[in-house]
Amino acid sequence: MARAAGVSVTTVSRVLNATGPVAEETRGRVTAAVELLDYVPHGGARSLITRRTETIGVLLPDLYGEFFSELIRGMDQTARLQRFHVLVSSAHSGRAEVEEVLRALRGRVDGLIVMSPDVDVAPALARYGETLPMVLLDAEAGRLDAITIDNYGGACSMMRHLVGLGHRRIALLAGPARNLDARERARGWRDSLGEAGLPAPPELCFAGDFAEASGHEAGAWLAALARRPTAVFTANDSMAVGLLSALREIGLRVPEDVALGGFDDIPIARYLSPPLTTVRVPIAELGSRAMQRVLSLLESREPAHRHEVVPTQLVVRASCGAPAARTSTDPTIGG
Amino acid sequence: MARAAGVSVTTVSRVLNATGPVAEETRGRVTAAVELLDYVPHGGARSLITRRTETIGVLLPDLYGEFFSELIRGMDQTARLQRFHVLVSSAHSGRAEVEEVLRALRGRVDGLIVMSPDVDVAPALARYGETLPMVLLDAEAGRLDAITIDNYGGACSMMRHLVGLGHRRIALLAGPARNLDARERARGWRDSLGEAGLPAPPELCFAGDFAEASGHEAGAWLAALARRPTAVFTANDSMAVGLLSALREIGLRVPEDVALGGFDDIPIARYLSPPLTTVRVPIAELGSRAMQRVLSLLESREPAHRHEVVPTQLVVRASCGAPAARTSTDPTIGG
DNA sequence: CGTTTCCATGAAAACGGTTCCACCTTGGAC
DNA sequence: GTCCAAGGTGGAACCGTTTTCATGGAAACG
Repeated sequence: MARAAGVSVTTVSRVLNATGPVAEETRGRVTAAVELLDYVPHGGARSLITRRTETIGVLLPDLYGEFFSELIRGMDQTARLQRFHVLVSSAHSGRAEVEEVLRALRGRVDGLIVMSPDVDVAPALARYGETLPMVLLDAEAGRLDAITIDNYGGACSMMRHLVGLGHRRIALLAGPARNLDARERARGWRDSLGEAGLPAPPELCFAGDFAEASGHEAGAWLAALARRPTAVFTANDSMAVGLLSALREIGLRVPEDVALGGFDDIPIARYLSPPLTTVRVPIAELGSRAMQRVLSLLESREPAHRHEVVPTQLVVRASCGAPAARTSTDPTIGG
Repeated sequence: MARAAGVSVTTVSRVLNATGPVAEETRGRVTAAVELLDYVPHGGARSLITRRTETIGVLLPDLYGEFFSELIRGMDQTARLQRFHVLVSSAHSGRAEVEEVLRALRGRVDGLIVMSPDVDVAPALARYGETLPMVLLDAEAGRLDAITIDNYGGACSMMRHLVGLGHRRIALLAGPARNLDARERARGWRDSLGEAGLPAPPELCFAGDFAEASGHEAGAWLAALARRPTAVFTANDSMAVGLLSALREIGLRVPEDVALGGFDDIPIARYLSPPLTTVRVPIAELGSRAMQRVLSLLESREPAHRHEVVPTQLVVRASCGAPAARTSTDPTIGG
């Protein structure tokens, strides 16, 4: 740029990066020229020599709902603190597509956060982890670094809550079969029933897909059951929303006729009628931790392949008929 | 890389970019080497000479809710078709922060999409538009390119609907005062009342902030009004969710005691009880169009400073007491 | 006053691609 | 048998930074 600022490029670099000594007067001239010419250094040229792009790539499954906003927000916030940027890429159905995007991303990011709950994809990721710092989100990690929601634990605590309230026949509105989160939550349902000495027959399980519509469909299924369950554990809140609306149409009351427990604690959960008892997942924190993780991987190059589990928390509201909520907004969580 | 592939860098470049002629046999050798070495070209080096990063920066306000997932999804999808990447950056409260991020982004993106509904920020953007292709989203554009939701039109159609149903006293649950979307929707409310020969007194307007909680607060406000309105136009669906829950607690029925109209048509709107009459905003399309726009700006360098308006659509459900919905999922929209 | 140290600065190499240009080969036209 | 065109390939310049090394001058030290 401003070699027209009367100095060498070396000096400009020194001023801009605050490396090496520069005379006060020189610095003044440079910053003035920068301001005047509205100069911004060329990121590509810089990363060419530095071998860093200061960018983290984020691969997400088809993004919808409040979940991903939250997640990206958490990531972006912590990335920014270290002056890193976030390159997002979404909608990866199959393994082939994931690999394609991964290729395109390499060479322009310093690290990768990959969320790919589809159990088929996970194995394909292993080889990329060797060449590029990478953190998996909610995926079977193998030898890679990973951060996972405590799906199993959360499901168990919800089930304990339901069983504790006297429910003996608890249905599961499950998520996609190939989704790891869904599987773990289902496992929690099954194991908890077993522990309580209760059966977990397949006819008490409805295969949803995490979207509201499938929750709505589950309403008809529930109504048609020979022996109706007294409670339903819904593998995520979105489906609970759909189910709730279906139950109302059918004329079943919640929680009097059927108790309902969700998962995720999306913001609207507390505003449903009745307010939804659910399992809170600290989504933004999940994103933030993943980002921290990949950034620290960048520094240390330690291939720690550590699995971190983010805890969940049961949030009791009215939809299960537990001792009533004190306030409408949020009974159990103080802050 | 594979100068060890037995060819020159020139040839490798030609193979990878499909420029210039290459013998079939040579191409084979190169691709084999690429595969073997798992080679990916260095994006920085490429962009250094090409003057293109194949990346579009996206600046968003603090992101939460389903809206931004949808928006980013639309952007990412169309960007991918042209092999472009998306660099997101969120949470820009003030003008200073926006400028800071803008600086950091320049030099590493080919174009910019900026969503900044805060009316204070818009003027500061003008100077950046000259140096970098830029499209504004829901902002006062001045001489810049912009794509806007038809907030005013949507609000008017909702108001016409309410007036047509016989409502004469229609309150507004407004959004943030400095938010352009909120302003336009409020303007639609005011003008529509005027057209119908009805008053729009300030006491019929509650200042919310687009979040669920403020909708909930509005419930108490509504109940305390001396002469209660027969309908409420809520400036977005999230606040409608909060208000709906508050009304239920208070014991007011929707739509019998109060009719409710929202804005956005977020996915859960149809699953509320009653299903929410609202104004549909094609969010993903908004993102997609913005991306198309900035990409075409890249090609043509025509500073078209054109303002594009994305139309909205009234979706009639049960919350206003209009002639009943036929199905629970979506009465008026076919697809 | 000579020597050493340190500060301030610039010259030049390096980073890894793309692209212009030149070169060589081959096949067809005359 | 020449000449020319076109296909296939490599050499080298260039893009804009960072970084190492060298240099000149001033200050500190003996």
